Amino acid sequence: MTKRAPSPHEIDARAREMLGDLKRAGLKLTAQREAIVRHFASDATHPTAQELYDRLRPEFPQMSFATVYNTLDALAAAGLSGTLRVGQAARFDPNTTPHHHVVCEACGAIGDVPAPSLAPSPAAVKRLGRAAPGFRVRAVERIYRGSCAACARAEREENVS
Amino acid sequence: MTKRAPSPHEIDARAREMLGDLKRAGLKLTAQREAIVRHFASDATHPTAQELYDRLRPEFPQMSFATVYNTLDALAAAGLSGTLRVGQAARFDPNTTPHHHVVCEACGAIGDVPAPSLAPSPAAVKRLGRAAPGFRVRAVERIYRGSCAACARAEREENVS
DNA sequence: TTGCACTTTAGAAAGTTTCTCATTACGTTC
DNA sequence: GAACGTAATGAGAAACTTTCTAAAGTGCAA
Repeated sequence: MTKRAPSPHEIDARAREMLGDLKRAGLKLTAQREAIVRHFASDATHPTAQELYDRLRPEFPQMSFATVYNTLDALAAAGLSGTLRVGQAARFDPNTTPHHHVVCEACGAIGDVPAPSLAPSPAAVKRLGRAAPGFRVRAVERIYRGSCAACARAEREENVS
Repeated sequence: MTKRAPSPHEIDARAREMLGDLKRAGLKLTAQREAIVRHFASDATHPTAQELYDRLRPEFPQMSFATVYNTLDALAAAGLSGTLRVGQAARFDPNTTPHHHVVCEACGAIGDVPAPSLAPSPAAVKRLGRAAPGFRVRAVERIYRGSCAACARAEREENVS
């Protein structure tokens, strides 16, 4: 949830890893892709395509919107990026470790919640067996909805007055 | 998951309930709202606004798209409808009992999975305390991703050949 | 029955995502 | 190191989803 700015070294490490994986997947390394990955790789804010595009504009004023989508699609196809839908626009997530999300319904902030695994629990499998017979579960995605620390504090103060 | 057609009696019962609640919430009963509720109240397919609009067109050829959104917003404000985001378009859900969803990643079908409660488990609260300190959880939403019975069968047969 | 406030309609507009196609350029091959 | 084939980019159009506006219509309380 906290938007701690990763050190340049961290950015480079994850970005380099992603670029290597992209190349290994048979994709070409272009300047645009490198820039997108550099901005996206360690971004924990779950940016939209628009937000990434805006951030890249100063560096690549002539870049097309389609290139942002193309690259994010390529990253997703290579398993290097996930998609999160909690509003009109899709949000992209470079975190490929198992995790869930917290969503603040007041300010819209999104955070990661590490999880040991996305596999369904035995209890969930049992319920699924009844509710959707024959369904084969691959992963369970959880969204914790509520109020982030700052908004929860604001709500408490509002209730006091 | 199965799209069992509810009997006319079931449709009327839930629709009547919804319309009564709408009126109780201080909203006016119009012919359009009645038609939308009649089509939506017992629909377990999680339709998009477009799908509802298409279904209503034969009956109300002059109805506006905005009316569908207005009515669904009104239902949501009255707590009679929920929203589900698993693709570009929002999907609407008349089921107001605690439940999660299964989503078939092959065909896109969506189903309900009844749950005793949407409150977070103690284990989840503990993890959240570490990952997002101060976050106040209101509800946990789960999406079970995988393959529905029909698509899972098709995948098995494909693997055999 | 009247009148007010809420609804509806039609279309424009805003926002998101995909597509087309001509041009560019990565990366392999020679 | 040059040439080539293929993949990627750019620009804009287009498709799709959702919201907004203004004028006309209508439910319902008084």
